[in-house]
Amino acid sequence: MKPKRPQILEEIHQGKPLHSRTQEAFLGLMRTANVVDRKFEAVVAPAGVSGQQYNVLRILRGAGKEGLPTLEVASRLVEQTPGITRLLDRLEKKKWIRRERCPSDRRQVLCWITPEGLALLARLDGPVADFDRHALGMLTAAEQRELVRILDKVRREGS
Amino acid sequence: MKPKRPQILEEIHQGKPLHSRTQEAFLGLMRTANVVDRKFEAVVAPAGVSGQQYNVLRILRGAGKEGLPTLEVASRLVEQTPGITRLLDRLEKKKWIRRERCPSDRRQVLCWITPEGLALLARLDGPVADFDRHALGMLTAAEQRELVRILDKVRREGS
DNA sequence: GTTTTTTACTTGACATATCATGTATTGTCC
DNA sequence: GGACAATACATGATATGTCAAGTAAAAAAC
Repeated sequence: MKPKRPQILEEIHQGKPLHSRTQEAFLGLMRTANVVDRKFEAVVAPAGVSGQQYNVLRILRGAGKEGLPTLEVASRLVEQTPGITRLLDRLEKKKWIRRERCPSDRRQVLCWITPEGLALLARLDGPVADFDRHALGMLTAAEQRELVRILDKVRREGS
Repeated sequence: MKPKRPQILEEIHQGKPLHSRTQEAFLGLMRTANVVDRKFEAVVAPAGVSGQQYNVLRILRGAGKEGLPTLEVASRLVEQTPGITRLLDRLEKKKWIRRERCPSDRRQVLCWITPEGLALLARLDGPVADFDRHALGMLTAAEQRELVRILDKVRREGS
């Protein structure tokens, strides 16, 4: 059986062979995440939000009436960002969230989603659910489990 | 056997269960790529380049004396970017690449890596090779193959 | 052979990300 | 309880990314 030429090489128009399977996996991981992320952005963009902004709104919807302090929002984001303050600034300017200094600990700033923010999320719930089903829906249940397991291992044992 | 609480939920401090395994896979993919990418950036940052810039230089080193037209460089990048022109502008300003209008097709602009660019890459070859070995080195050979296969399938059959 | 289309970028305007540093508040240790 | 460290952000400077138009050259159509 002859060794198969890696698919990723076709995609990045490269002739030279890869150095190793770990490199192939690394490139595949980056490219796949990039491709899938762009699709997600395309789903939420019509509503006028970026993927990050959408995620923040989801987090605040999940938090409910209690709200969440700024850095707690940041820590719940899938993609970590040091620019959380300005991300929230922009969401506040668009009236999708509101903020208030916490009375019990005046260092903190609590954030809540507004009714306008909730309405925006509601409009996107359908499309996002569709995206969830389709983005990785071509994988069998076993493949999905295996992918999750391997990715977990990468993050858990990452040196 | 009781169902295991997904690792990703711990990582993003979330109490609520996920809607589906596809969503878990989606979140895991995004987060893993983000984590691994940050590590890679940390490896090349000491040399004064971003991950994208490093990749462009690698591509041009691979191209050799012939050089490559701008959009061909863009198409070989793992993460696609519309901002290729300015990315190259910055590399040119730092003398790591040089550019010249193609005589046979004056629409194109050919790019080459400079000796300074090659020297920079040479300094990073060791650290990057180490990174390649360690970033996904915790996976067994079988897991690496399986990961590559599944990721390929996601990109290939992405609706 | 001239109009039309396509290709290969380039440019300007703007959004977003990143880093270092600054400030207010709280917690901790004698 | 007063100095000092740690926490929770905010801000300015700068780099980078993204989108919409624009331009010039080549290719295709007529």
